[in-house]
Amino acid sequence: MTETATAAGPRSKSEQAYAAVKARIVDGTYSPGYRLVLAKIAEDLGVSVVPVREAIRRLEAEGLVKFERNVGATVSGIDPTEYLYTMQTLSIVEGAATALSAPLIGAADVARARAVNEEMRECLEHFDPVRFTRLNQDFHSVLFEHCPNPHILDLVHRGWNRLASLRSSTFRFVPGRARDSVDEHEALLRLIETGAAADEIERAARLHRSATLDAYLAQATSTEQQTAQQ
Amino acid sequence: MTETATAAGPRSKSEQAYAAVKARIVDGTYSPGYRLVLAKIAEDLGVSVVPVREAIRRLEAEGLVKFERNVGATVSGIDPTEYLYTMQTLSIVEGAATALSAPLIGAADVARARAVNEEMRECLEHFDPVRFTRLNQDFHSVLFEHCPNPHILDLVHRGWNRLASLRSSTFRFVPGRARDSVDEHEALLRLIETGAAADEIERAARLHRSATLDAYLAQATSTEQQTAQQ
DNA sequence: GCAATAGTTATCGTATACGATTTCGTACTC
DNA sequence: GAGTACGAAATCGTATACGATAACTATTGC
Repeated sequence: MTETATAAGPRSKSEQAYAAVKARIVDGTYSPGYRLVLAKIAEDLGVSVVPVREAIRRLEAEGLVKFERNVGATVSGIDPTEYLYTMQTLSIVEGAATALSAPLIGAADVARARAVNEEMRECLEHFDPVRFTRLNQDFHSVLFEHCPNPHILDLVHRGWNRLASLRSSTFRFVPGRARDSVDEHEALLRLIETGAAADEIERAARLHRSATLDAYLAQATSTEQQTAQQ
Repeated sequence: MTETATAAGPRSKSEQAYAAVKARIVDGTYSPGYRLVLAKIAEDLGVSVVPVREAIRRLEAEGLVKFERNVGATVSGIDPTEYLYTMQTLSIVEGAATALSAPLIGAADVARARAVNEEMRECLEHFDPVRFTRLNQDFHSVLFEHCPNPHILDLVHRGWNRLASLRSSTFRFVPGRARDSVDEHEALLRLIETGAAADEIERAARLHRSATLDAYLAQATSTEQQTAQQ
C-alpha cells in the first residue's frame, strides 16, 4: 500500500522479488544483519536467481541492504552513524515535502491528522509504542502525501523505509520524547490551518525530526556504549 | 580511457557497465531519448547482457534512464516538468549540503572557489557557456564536497548528474542569468567567510538555484514551444 | 487508397549452467 | 596448544539459451 503509483500491469518477477524482499525488510521479518542468500530467496519465491539479484541491487540502491562483492547481501545494519545520517537527511527532505504539501492540505486532511494524533496521545497512556510508531507514520503521511514533487516524496519514503527496517532493533522509542512529539504535531497542524508561510512550516517540520534525533543521541550518549562497532 | 580507475579493487562487469553507460550519458554521448539496447551495449563493452541489464536498472533508479517493460530503456528525456522537479529537489539538498559543509570550509577552499568564480566571470566576456557550466560545477563542488553527511552528498551528486545529462539538449544557458549567478556566488563566499549562520547560508544557496530555475521557466514561458514532444 | 490483420523480426525477461571467489573446517607443523 | 596451509563447500558473477512480448512489415479486404 505504500507503493508509488503502481500502474497495475503484470509485474515482472524481478519486481515481485523486489517487493517481497522489501516488505520483509520493512516489516522486520528480515532484521538488520540478516544474511540474504540469493539462491535461498529465489527458491522461496519460486523464481531463479537472476531477478532476485536484480531486486537485491535495487534495495541496495535504496540503502536497505548492504552488498559485498563475492560475499553476499545483508540487511543494512544499525550503525548509529547511519542512523544519524538518515535522520538528518529525512529532516531535510521531509521538511521540504511538508512545506510543499501545506498549501494543498485541506480541512479534512487536518481533521484526519488530528484524529490520528489524538490516538497517539492515548497510546502514551497505555504505553503502546508499536501502535504509536505506526500512527506516527500515518500522521506524517497526511502531511506530505500531497507533495507535488514526486522526487522529494520518493526520498521521504526511502527515509521512512530505512527507519522502519531499524524499528525492531535497538533504536526504540525514547520515552520522554513521545509526549513532546505529539504536542509538536498539534503545533504543526495549527501552522498549516492558519496558512503559515512555507518557511515556517518547513522549519517546524524539520525541528520536529531533529528533536527526535537529539533525544536519541542524548539517550545513546548517556548509555555510552558502542553496541554496534563493526 | 574513459575509465578513471579509482584505486579500487577489481570491479565487476556490472560495475564496469554501469560506469561506462553512466559516463556516456553524463558526457552527452548518449543524449536524451537515445535508445539503449542491451545486446548492443553488451557487445560494445565485451560482456553479456546480464550485467548490462543490471547497470541499466541502477541508472534507472538514479533517474538517468527510463525503462519500460518488454520495450527497453532510453536515456531520460527533457520533460520540463522533470526538470522542475529535479531543480527543486536539488535546491533543497544542495542548500542543505552547502550549509552543513560551511563550517568545514577553510580559507584555502574559499580562495579556490573564488578563483573559479573569477574564471566564470571571464567566460561571460568571451561567451563560453560550455566552460562556464563546467566551472560552475567546480565552484559548487568546493562548497558541498566537505558535507559530512554522505547521504545528502549522494543526493546532490545525483541531481547534478541528471542535469548534466540534459546539458546538451534544449536546457541551455539562460544568458541574462549567468551574470547574476556569478554575483550570487561571490555573496555566498562572503557568507561562508564571515561564518554566517547555517540557516542563512542554506537560504542563500537554495535561492541561488531557485533563481536559475525561475530564469529557465521565464524563458520557457516566453518561448512557449514544446520542442521535444516524443 | 486506407484500415485491419496476420506474419516476421527485434528485443526483453528469466532459467540454467558453470567458472570464480570467498569462507569454513580440518589436518599438519612448530 | 596456537598458528598456518590446504581442501571442500557455499555462494556469488556472468555467459548462454530460449520463451515471451512488443514493434514492425507486408498483405488482404474494402
